[in-house]
Amino acid sequence: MGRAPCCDKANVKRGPWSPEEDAKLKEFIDKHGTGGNWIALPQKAGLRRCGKSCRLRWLNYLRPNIKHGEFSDQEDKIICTLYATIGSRWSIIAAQLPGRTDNDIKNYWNTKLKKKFTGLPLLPHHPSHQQRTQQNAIITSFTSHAHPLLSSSSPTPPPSSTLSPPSQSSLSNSHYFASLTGLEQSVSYYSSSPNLQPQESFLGSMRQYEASCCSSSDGSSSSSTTNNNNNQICSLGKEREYYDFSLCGNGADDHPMGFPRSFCSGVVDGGQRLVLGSVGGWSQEKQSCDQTWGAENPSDYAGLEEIKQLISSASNCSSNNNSFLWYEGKSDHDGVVMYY
DNA sequence: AAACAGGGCAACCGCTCGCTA
DNA sequence: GTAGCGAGCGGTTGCCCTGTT
Repeated sequence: MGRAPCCDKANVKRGPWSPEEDAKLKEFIDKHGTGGNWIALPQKAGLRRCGKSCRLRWLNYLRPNIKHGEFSDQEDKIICTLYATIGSRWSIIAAQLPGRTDNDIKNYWNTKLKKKFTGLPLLPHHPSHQQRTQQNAIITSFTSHAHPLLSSSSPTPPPSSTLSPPSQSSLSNSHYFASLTGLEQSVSYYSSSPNLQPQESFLGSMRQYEASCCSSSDGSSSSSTTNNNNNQICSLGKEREYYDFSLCGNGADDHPMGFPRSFCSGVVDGGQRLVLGSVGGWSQEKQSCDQTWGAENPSDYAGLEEIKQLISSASNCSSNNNSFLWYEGKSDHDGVVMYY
């Protein structure tokens, strides 16, 4: 037996909203609010519309402070970063972009950004000095604001989640990391967490170019190696290895997209790794070799608040002159800057 | 000028989640 | 514990506009 419909579909109007309907809905909500009941609202407002339709119209179009039109570069970055990190969680992404709706962002991604990042030409084999300088500018700008979780004065502990984010105390052992690829390189980011789902639609073609590294679930140590294609493989891990960052190099195995700039940053501690990718575009690959997460709730997303904070720090970096936050070591190999 | 193709976007559909009785 | 309900979300559809042939 199916579920009862939320409204009488035969008696509700569908399709585009007329200015009169818009006015009615806006006027009603201005006067009475939504009343917490969208199903009943259209009747009260004198609209022959489904409650869900009213809700959508209000949220996506009539609500005050809705921003329409061009997305800024900053917004692009945030969208890309979050998409790479959490996937198509448009409502979460929208929450980081005041005035933008999830539907707007979803449409923008599907029509513009996805193409933008899948249609890039190959990039030069080696970055020039100037390009290297640009990379460093990117990494500095994106990370120049200390992650609040890492600050000893951080006033609020991370929220709980089913994925057991690190406790405040445990974060004292966290590592903040950031990696920037060479201009000729791309970043592949492998997630063993079901919460960070592979983006099937995004850059699916690049999978063949991804290095075949596999995180260990048993607490492998950090490492940095070079594979036989001279690609830099950066593997970061502690007790549980969730991500590897493989920097695909040049030559026959070059990734066709050749991201102009790729950057990732995040927090690593014993049980969690929160990752941000920036600007250039990413791919994600769910690993089949790690069973650790298999039994955990796939619908949960770990560390949303952390992501928000990361984004917040990234967005505010222009007004903050802090240098790159503390790090325990640094290496610079072949155009790769690795803080760990 | 007409036909066609493709892109952009608003709106719909169906599902999950969370609350409540 | 569970069934019913509404809210919210993400994927998809379909219409309209614009550019091309």
